[in-house]
Amino acid sequence: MFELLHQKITENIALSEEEFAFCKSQFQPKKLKKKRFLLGEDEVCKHIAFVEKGLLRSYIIDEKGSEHILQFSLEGWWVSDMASYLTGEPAQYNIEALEDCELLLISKPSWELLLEKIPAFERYFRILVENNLIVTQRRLIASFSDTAEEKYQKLIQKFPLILQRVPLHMIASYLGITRETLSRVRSQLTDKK
Amino acid sequence: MFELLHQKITENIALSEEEFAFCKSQFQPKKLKKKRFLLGEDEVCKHIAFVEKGLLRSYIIDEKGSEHILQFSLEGWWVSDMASYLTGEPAQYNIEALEDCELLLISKPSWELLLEKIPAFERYFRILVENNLIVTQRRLIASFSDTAEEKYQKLIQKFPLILQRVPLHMIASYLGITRETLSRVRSQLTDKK
DNA sequence: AAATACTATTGATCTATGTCACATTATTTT
DNA sequence: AAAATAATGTGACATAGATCAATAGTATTT
Repeated sequence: MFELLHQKITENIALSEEEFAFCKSQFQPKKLKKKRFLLGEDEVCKHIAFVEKGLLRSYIIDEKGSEHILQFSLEGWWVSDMASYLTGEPAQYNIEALEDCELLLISKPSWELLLEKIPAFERYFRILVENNLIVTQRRLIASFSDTAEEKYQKLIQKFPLILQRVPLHMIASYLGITRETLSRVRSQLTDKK
Repeated sequence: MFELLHQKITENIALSEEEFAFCKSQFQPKKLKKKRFLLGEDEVCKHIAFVEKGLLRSYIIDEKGSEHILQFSLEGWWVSDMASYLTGEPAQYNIEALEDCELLLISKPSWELLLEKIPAFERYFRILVENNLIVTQRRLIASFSDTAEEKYQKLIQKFPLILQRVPLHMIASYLGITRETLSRVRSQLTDKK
């Protein structure tokens, strides 16, 4: 059950067998049913989770009461509220399973231990965060310069499968547009063909 | 001339005197005149820069030809095109001095050496990137849910000094609105008072 | 000192997207 | 299987902010 984790880690850093064995020992598996929450806002985020199976969304509810999806997390990705995890402050994000999930959780103490014993993990996480930063910066620019249609087209080009797994109104929320606008964009696109 | 660098690093990680001496030896000072570029798009980003003095902007020109400012970098901040620096691909960002700047550059080989000799730098950079990620995520959410006025108000609340140092049309670009809209927002605000 | 290039404001108009309301169809839950 | 709930689509209308255009003040450069 740790194959995917192993694969993802060794894409970025080299690990001996013993090291990975130790690494494994620091994680606790957790199943999370659809619609259940890994984290609710105002809780403190105590774990980072690796997604073995399933799909989750991280979202925020703004002052006006609207929901904004920050991220979908698929198999092989990590999910947590970094800010809360690091600072110990209450989380800003809600993290909800959109499908039945199998996760591997690592607590903060385990994480610290892991970093101490296998310093290469520092590097691995730096790379993860860097990649996330680059993606988020691109989304920010896109939010300024792309039309609703462009945002949608780019998304389905990159993650065509997401359409089969996530309801449209959540895709709209992820793109920063309303579900009505997305619905119109989609019907225009099918007309064009 | 390395006081600010020392201060910023030791806010996050502990360094012995020898370690910092080594660290210093890996940086090369560079002065950059106003309006000169630290990096032009399509160049490969060969250095990370620490801003000792001055102010720079990182911006992108999108397919439609409009400019979007991703970041202002002030004294005590780091600036580079991470994606290009890490992958060796051509940069997406232009980085331009908005004031005469004094920078400390570190090349990739020096950087690798530094990480190797002082592993705590791995941690330091992870923290920097994490903070940047958190800020960028907040801006993304704000771009979805804040009005032009709210975006402006939040900015001047956080960085009141920026108004004295950056022309308004660049602030507009940073906020993802047009200069005309910013101008109207500002005149409404002064009317209110 | 004149010329050129930035910078900011303000008005008129346009448009993409949001909002509200209702209808329809899937999907869960009991 | 029925009832309840969630998801999607579509029309009518409203609006924040963009675009276009003109003006004027301020710095730089020559």
